[in-house]
Amino acid sequence: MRVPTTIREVAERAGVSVSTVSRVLNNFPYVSERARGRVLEAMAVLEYRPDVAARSMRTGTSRAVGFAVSDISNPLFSAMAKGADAVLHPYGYSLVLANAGGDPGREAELLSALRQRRVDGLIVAVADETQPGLAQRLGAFNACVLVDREVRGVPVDSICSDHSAGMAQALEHLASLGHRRVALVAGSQAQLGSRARVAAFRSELTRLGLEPDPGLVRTGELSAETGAAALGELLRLECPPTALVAGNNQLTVGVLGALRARGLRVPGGLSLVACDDVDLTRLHTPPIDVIRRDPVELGRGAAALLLERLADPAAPPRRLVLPTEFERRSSSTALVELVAGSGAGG
Amino acid sequence: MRVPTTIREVAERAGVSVSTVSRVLNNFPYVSERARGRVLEAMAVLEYRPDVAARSMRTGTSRAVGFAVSDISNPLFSAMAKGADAVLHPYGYSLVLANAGGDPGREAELLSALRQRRVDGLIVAVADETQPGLAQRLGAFNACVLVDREVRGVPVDSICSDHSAGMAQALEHLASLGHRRVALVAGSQAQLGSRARVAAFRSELTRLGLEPDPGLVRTGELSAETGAAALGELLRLECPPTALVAGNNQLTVGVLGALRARGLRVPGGLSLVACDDVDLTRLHTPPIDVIRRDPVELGRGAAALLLERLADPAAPPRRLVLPTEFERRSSSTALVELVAGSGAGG
DNA sequence: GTGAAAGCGCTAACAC
DNA sequence: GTGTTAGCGCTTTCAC
Repeated sequence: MRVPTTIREVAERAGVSVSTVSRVLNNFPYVSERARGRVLEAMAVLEYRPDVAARSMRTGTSRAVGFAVSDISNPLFSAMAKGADAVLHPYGYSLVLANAGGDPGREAELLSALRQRRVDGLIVAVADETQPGLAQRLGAFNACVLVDREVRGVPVDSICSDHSAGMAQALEHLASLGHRRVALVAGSQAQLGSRARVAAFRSELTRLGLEPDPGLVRTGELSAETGAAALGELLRLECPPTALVAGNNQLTVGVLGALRARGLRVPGGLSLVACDDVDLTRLHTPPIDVIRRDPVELGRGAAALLLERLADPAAPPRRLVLPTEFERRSSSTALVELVAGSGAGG
Repeated sequence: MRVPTTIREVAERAGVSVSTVSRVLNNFPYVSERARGRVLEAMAVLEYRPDVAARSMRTGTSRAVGFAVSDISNPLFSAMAKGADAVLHPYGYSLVLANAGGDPGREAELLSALRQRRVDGLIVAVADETQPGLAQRLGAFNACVLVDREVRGVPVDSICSDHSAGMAQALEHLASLGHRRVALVAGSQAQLGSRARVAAFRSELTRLGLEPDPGLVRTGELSAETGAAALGELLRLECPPTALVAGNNQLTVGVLGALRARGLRVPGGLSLVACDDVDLTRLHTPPIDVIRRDPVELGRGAAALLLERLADPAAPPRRLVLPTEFERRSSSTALVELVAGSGAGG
């Protein structure tokens, strides 16, 4: 039990050479049924499992895939990990976690460590797409899939969400309720996901004939603190927004906390749309309107791209785009007409 | 870049033998400062990183730790992963994910795969403590730490929460509000965590002089469905409970969903205490009373135990117990006196 | 203080 | 069809 069985022991027990065992192991043709039978039996009896390290050293392959994100406890990333694992495990691949904590320096170190482990591939949501040397660092992997990120100068596969579709639906909804001053809190502009949301927000407002006010778009780290701070700033504005789109689940947490701290409620004090659906948004009172996507599917797709890349290293880079959609619930409401008030003043 | 540097190349560049390089690499004494300097320089220039597979084959150690749970997307487990990784990474260990999906068969297979990978240790929350052969399977690892689980017949380290402390405070609170019929929904009794909550619930009720009604304790899979179903059954009881303790975050999700579906609210329709604090419980309207613990700390502790075990394989098994505490919020309320109502009937 | 050489478990030529 | 053998990159005796 303690001592793992080796291929040599299997060979001896089966009365064949190690190469024959290896051939059976790797499903090579040209092995007699008789030999194959004896080998399989010996493997079963000895509960033989080939040593991954030895195999890895010989073949240069490890059947391991790096999974590098800023925070595995973020429900988006943990759901992705689950999806990726579900796809990769049947092929014998294991996920090796790399939690960078949003620090590009630490991320670089983690990627280096993953390479040292000779992982066969990498699924990664880089912290900062503009880090110098990043393209080279990613290119050093046999296979690499970016999730909701974009890095120039390196031909890697990627998967992302069509943020514009859901954002368009959300803003149409808010506009139809009479909202003219809509704000957005989003994450770092060094990440495609956040950038796409900001871009979609701006272009869609324009399309709707609503002049986007630069002061109503706040960006920062993807954290509850950023969300809370942004809400505070927005409410202190001379002409505050009547609706807000929170561009990430952590930002939503911060916004909701800050609203509560001010005794404000949704949608009375402010109409709110969150990005990414979680238990919190679904079970909130009232339930919060969301721009949804399937995070598990994002992980599955990333894994699928990775498998294809491993199967055909020479294929041109692919980009998968998964849908987002707006789901109306009860956190946005028709704007109370203020015209009466201003009329009284005139 | 493509081709990883080998120890041989470093040796050649430094003008020494591979053994000297290896000695420098492993911080052996008896290396001249001159040689050490030349080696370190060569390593820096070549960006040398020792090959993990080769090292693993030679030493039998992989600097990898298996992390096996039923669902990495469960916030408890993902927070644990984060904590464990934070402790292990500085020591050069990587976490290898194993997502068993709550299926003992799949779990057994995953553990076998981890062993094949020669992971140095295992952090695991087994799905079913009563699985035959489990003790042997766990014992096959050099180091193994159980989290909120207990397996007889194998001397492994473990870390768990003191569920009784938080439960006692919660029930005292409910009793002080006048609740006499308190229910519990908990998870599988084949897991220490759930079992401890049930046991604490029963003994504490008894201590408070409240006869525990067996019909008010429901157990099942740790899922939202279980929570929802249990709530339905409890409300259909001839004499339904006035308060409920939900023994896990998924169960809480199910309970809240089912309450909403029935048009019931907390604490009006039912007083509620949740186990494990998440965004949902904190930001719910009203905020939900919880029995809290620090899930990141649970992961950190597990990792610390693992490191100690790796450092001293012969040490006696240790058991760490982390605190839980009740935090009162607004989801439980004084029981409306029904005496008046029954009096009217008399 | 340093080098030569064996070998960890496996795969892949290459011979038969 | 099957066996023999040479390493993959590293650590670790054992000489010197």
